[in-house]
Amino acid sequence: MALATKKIPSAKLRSAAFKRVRADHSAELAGDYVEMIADLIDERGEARCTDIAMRLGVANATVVKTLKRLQAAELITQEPYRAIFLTVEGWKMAEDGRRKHAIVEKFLLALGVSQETARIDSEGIEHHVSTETLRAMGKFLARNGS
Amino acid sequence: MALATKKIPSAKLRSAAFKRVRADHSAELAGDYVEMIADLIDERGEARCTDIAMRLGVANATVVKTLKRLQAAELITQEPYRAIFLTVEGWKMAEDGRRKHAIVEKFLLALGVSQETARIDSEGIEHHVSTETLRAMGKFLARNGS
DNA sequence: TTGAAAGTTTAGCATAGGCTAAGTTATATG
DNA sequence: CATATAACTTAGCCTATGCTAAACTTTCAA
Repeated sequence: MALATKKIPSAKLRSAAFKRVRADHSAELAGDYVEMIADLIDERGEARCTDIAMRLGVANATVVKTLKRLQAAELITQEPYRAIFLTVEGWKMAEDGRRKHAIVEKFLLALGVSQETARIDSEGIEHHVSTETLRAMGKFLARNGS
Repeated sequence: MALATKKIPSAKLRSAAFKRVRADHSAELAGDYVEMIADLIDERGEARCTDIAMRLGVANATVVKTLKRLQAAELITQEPYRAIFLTVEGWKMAEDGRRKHAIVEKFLLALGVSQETARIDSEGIEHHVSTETLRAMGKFLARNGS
């Protein structure tokens, strides 16, 4: 198997990217939830299950289940039949997400895509952008546009 | 409930973005697999289970299970203990993925990020980029850099 | 040609993230 | 203040994606 000799080292490098993508995905949902909870609290003083479900486009029961995980991860606090609150850690994550989101969305707009596309694509891209890329986007924004 | 009156229409718009992200995610794995199978076939004439597992950084059994789904989706063909092949549909998806991937990676490089970061981030971003954004990236590449 | 190594598959488990249906609690209003 | 409605929770189901361990094929070399 002559072919196999060079496949081990390059494969290790390659697999790192996919591992990062998988890790990003599991962090993604938590990020979306806390960001949305933060928005709801800012907009209307409290975050309720139903509002989250509506905005995410999922069933109520799905939200309940996910909130349990977020509570276990100490990102939110919650009492039965009451509104949802963010822990300090949760706020930190929400702020971080908002910052990233804003940069990516503005960047896409500066690149020339429509408002609607910027909004939709940034939602997906946000969680896969490294600090380095985010910084590069920031620099681009400083030069061009806002 | 004055607050609730304006939440339905805006929520519908918002939820569309998250629905797109969820849809992207379920298509993502299939895309990564067929792209990798295409690469392996080009590089060494055939795609084997083990090579895919190594490059993705997952266990062999995981690959086997996923390949079953890809076979059900008619993206690949496969006989027990033999190499894996792409269907016409599979090749189409692989080519499409490669094209997208190349543009996103080149774009990140042109934006000024390092080779390594471009490689890693493009892997995650690739699946969340709309046609419109891809075109904007292409235009940017035509102006600046390659 | 046979047996060990390499590769592939199966079985069985876990978690995440969806869903519907049915039950429980809060609240707003008649 | 009683009750209908809205909000929340629980139970139970499903699929996708990961894992390990064990069983089965292929292949290569002695």
